[in-house]
Amino acid sequence: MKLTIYDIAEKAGVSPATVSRVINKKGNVGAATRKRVEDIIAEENYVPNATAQNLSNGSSHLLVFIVPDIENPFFGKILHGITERAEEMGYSVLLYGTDGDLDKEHQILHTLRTDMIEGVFISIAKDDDQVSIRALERLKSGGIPVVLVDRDIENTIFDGIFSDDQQGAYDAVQCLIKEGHRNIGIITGPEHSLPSKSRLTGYRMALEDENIPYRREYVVDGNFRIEESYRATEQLINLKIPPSAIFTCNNLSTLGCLHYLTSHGYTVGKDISLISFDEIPELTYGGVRLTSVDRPVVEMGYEAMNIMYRRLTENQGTTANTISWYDKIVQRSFVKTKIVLRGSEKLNPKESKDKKL
Amino acid sequence: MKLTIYDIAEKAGVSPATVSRVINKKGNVGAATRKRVEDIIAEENYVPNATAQNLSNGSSHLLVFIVPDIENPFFGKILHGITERAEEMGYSVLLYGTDGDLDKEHQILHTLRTDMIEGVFISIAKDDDQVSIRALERLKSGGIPVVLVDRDIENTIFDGIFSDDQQGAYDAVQCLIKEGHRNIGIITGPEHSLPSKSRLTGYRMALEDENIPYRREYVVDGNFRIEESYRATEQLINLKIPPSAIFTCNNLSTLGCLHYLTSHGYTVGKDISLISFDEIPELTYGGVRLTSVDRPVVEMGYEAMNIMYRRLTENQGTTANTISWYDKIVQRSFVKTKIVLRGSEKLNPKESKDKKL
DNA sequence: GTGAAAGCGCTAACAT
DNA sequence: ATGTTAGCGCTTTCAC
Repeated sequence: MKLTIYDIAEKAGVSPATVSRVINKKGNVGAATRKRVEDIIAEENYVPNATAQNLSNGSSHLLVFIVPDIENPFFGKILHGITERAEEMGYSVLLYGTDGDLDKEHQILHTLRTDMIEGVFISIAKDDDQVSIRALERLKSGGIPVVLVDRDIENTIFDGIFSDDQQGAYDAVQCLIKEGHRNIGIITGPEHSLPSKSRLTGYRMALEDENIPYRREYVVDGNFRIEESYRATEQLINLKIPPSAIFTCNNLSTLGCLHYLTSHGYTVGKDISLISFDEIPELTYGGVRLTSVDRPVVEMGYEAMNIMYRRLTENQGTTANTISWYDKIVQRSFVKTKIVLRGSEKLNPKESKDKKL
Repeated sequence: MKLTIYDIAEKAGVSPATVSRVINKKGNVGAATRKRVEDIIAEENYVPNATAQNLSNGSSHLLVFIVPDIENPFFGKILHGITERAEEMGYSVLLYGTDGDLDKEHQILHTLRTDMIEGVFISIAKDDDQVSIRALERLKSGGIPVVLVDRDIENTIFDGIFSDDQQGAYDAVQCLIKEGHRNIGIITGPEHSLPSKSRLTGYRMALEDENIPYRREYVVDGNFRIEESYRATEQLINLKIPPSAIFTCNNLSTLGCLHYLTSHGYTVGKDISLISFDEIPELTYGGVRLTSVDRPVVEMGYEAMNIMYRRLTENQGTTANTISWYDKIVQRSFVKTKIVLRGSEKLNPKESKDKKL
């Protein structure tokens, strides 16, 4: 049923070796022979068996992306970037979701079919989980490039693509301060997430630079989740002196926060100010104008694949057990953030009475 | 460097076959031997080469999902459902994005490494594209199960998971009629998308059942895209007699429509009514309360994988060239839709003056 | 320019 | 219970 290289060879009256040569455009084949073989391949609709090719030349062009939250549009964009570029370069990407669950992450990392996989992208669940880190190090030293996506690991030298979280947060909070806010709340992400930590640092720096005291009660954990950020907001609002502005550390925190605010009669940009880290385009389309820290997310995906590709190809000339790239300089890229003003950083602007929206 | 089954066999003083037996827990192995081999495997940290396994037993446990719009949260949810269930069943899924581009779809379908792939999920770009359909038929008759996801093909018998689009649309439009609307606009999806067609049919049926004339000018194409739906809305609003209510056929149409409305001073549920096919949770969190046709999207992903799994396993006992399941009954599942009322189906409700939101 | 044959790492008859 | 061996489909020296 399934055609093999032998069938083609027979029909073309040549040896399998020759067929292989024309398929891979390697080695010398007479023009006439080549044509004949190509014709047969075309008319028989023959496609070489990739598994056999992989086994024979030890490469699969398979990559994997381990992602904590498949449904989060942020990762949808990253994924878009990675797969698009990967397809261009002849690679395919396998997707695994951990749902942010460490056990699941360990499980996936452990059962990874490392022999048929050439590289790993990962947005780790926890920035200091030794089991996962150890697993990644094992991959890396086994010659499988690892590219961290968005979520960095402290004191490590893995390649990766990140964004300038601290600066983004700094800009956002500074913007709020410029608007006259002194009591600024922040809804943070998981304690063990480097992006979350950096954003908190940005918040502190901005306060510090303006000589505004850092107040512990204005910092609440939303764990990068909607439900918990709803609670966090509730907590902030119920303080003796509630903040007049809130900075939310990711898109889901923003939604949770907004949910609390709108369902309790607060109008953002009027009764309370809000700046979101990461854009939520749906809100903008829906007329909810939120000032946000924007970053080129799809491009982060592209860059992740670029880094991966360099790693994958820089080995070329070396012998199998000389892991040349391992010692080379680490490839870590950072994208810049940019604040997009839409009015939610203000408080009770006069326009809110006059204009229809 | 890389260990093989021979290395393990040697260290354990047995034959490779025995090692293979303990790895696969097949055949008889003495308890003592088994233990010895297992220990060696553990201490050497040996992992069998999956490619070689695949080549040898002709199975890879690799599935692929071909999706038109990776960034659309709808597909994010489907993907979540598929991968989660797939992981449970020991399968991995490769993701390919077509961006709705037919050429890209053909390309992907053509270069699919069918020998290392066991099944294909696809949300086709166009419901009557012969090239793609032919390719899918070839896969199916080649023994590779094909499961259509959300987007059906007319006059075909591919397996698939869909939703009750017509009924969902019918309910939505009926709801608008109940609210007193007579002039109802609809923003449709691509002409060659079965879900889009069915939703349009639902719209027509609802009008018909209430003896409201179908008026061509109230039907505009938004192509399931934001920008085009923005234009479509503009077109509706600029009619001599603009509709008092709009039904949008998917999440992106809704966003485009909403964008036009909010940026032109219309308040939904007050100045104009709107019902959306598919939920947009972000809006709800943001206080934009939109009545929508809801459906269990993640569950559609689960069900897609369930169907796939049945196909994959029902072959078990048959010989290679007896494609038994090909003739078996087709597996097509439909999920029910449910309308969620939030007020946007109304017009100028008195509450809009009194309540803060 | 082309063919023969030895692997790639594993599995599964078939022997013993 | 365990070993021998012939593939799985392709690539690639090494001859001719």
